[in-house]
Amino acid sequence: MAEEKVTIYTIAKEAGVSPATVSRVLTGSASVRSEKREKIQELIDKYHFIPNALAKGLTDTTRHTIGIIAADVQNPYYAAMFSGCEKAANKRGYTVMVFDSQGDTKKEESRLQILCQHRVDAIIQMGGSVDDLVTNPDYAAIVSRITERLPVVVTGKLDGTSCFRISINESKAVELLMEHLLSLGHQKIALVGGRLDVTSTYEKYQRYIEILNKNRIEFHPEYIIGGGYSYEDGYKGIKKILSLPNLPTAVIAINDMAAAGIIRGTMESGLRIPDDISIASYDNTYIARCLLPSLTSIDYNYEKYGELLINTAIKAAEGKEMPQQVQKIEPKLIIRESSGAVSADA
Amino acid sequence: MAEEKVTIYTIAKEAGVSPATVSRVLTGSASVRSEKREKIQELIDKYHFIPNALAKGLTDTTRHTIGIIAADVQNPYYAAMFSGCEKAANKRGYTVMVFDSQGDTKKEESRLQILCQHRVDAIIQMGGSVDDLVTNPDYAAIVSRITERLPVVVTGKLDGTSCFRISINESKAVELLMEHLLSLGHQKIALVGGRLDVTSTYEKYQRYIEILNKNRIEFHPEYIIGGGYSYEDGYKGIKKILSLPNLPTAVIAINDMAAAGIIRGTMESGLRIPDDISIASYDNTYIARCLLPSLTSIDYNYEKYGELLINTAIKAAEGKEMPQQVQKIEPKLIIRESSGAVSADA
DNA sequence: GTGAAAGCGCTAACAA
DNA sequence: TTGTTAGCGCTTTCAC
Repeated sequence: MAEEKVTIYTIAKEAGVSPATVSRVLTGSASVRSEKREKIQELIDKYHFIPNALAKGLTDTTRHTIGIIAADVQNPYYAAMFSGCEKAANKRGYTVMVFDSQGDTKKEESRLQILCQHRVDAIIQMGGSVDDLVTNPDYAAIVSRITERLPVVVTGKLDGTSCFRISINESKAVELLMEHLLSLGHQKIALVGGRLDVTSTYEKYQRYIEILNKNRIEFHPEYIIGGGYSYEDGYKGIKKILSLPNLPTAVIAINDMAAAGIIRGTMESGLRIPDDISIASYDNTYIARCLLPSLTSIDYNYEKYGELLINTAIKAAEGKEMPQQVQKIEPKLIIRESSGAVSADA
Repeated sequence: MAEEKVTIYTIAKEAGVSPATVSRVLTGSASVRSEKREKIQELIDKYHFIPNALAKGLTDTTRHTIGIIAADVQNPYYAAMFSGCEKAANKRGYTVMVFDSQGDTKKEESRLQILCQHRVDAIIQMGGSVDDLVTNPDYAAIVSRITERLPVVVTGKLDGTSCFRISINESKAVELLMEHLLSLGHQKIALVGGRLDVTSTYEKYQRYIEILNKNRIEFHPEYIIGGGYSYEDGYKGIKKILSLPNLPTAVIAINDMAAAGIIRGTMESGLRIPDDISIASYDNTYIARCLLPSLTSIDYNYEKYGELLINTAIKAAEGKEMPQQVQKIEPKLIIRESSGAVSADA
């Protein structure tokens, strides 16, 4: 399994040059006489020499590595975001190191620690503690300490820290969905799923009420069913809705997964989508396309989102031009089958 | 942004001990008088000292890091597998480094290179070139060279290399699905999606034909519709099937995504599932649960799969006991709504 | 139990 | 263009 270790010294010796010269052809940092260069390259190939990134990172000031902490890689939302990050990073000659925190603050802390130990150039945190409406002060303190050394970019917020924040324009997302439904004649619009201690959900609820007010539409508190973000939460939520004496004509799900549960619950009750009731949701993960009826949903352009996260992290790390502290992703409405005009008899 | 760097020397000096002693409390490698230990710990906390993993990795023989190359992190199949790997690795005190190859062999090669540069203890490759029925000799050559230095574990195969192989017992998976459908009275069973140059798909086709033969059921070549692994592939495939004069009573999709497309195509034609036609698929990703009707599918226990991958990698890396070269994951049938007894008039 | 010193493999001045 | 020489920050013998 182990052939003797070959280092730049091995190569240097055999090529009759100094290790520095080998290093120079490796990094391309300075010009080397072509005969020597070729000779060295030849030996590198011969020995299948692979330079040690650790040793390199020890001397280099920059590792060209961005650390990422994702709340849940299995969630298509984060998976899409991460994918966008990786592509963008590679494009700029950076490598990403990802960790899954499973939405556990303790794990986030330990991942943060590991990333720092690895001396990444910047850290991006997608979801988890940064989603909290009320920032956990202990976590903020830990992150604050880190921001003294390297830039931290988050998808939510972390009050009291100097993180860079890139989040979705939630108000706009709600507007797009509400405008769409209102234009289809819906007035009785329910909200299913989500927790109020999550910033993005809180903002959605707020904006929903504002829009109702603006349009002089009566607010029915019973049309708001919280819960979580899963298929089951959607399913349970719609069951509650459907037991109401005065049914809404449209339902907005907190995400596509919940919408899937809502579709099932609706179908089970014999109602047709969108004829009897319209469904729409946020996130536009690929689930939205797969469902039957396919789902009207709000898209965020994950590719661009990832790119913005990475570019912000790199800019801040390289320190040439400081990126804006707060940036927003503009959502886009994708209309599919699940939403339609309110029926005459509704 | 930059406070002066604090290293073990900073700590050692202030504690009035040698750097070696600081290192000892850091690693717990040897005992240190408790007064000194406490004093050192105090300073570590005071300065928020974070040891440099690169420097550490330079001296240590083992980094306790496993590299992973995934063909597509956005695919719930790989996402679930990766998630299982990470959990298992953490449990054993290891860290994982993931890269997405986007199914591109060139990218796989470069990721392999990066992982080697980082001196990971082992590499796990999930999908991509290792899925090829006919191994790409160039890629095999590259991997062979790597296996001389560190263990490589793959989810498929790589002929001519000494990789550890952990794959799904595809024959068994086909058997489970076929037995299920046969027991429901189905004789006319179609296959939709997948490419024959992919080992797992090839094996599925083979076993399908064997089972038909064994049960003396006529083989209809027109019941096999290849293509790919996407929603669209499923949709197009079922359209072809439904244009046949003699319709099958059941369809097996190559995966859940394709099955989603199949469900749509079937519904569009006015056929009912499972009353008129049964649908089943492989992989049991969470899509299977979300669909309407929910999907009968083959599950692999991704948690265990990930664990086996990691444990094999670690065992091989630590070299204490060599793991088996080839290991299989046993599939399990999950029966849901999409499959039912063949109707009387079919 | 603890310190001195020698690396680990590479890069980056500084000379030449 | 090239070699020499210090490190980078940590671990690990080997003495004491």
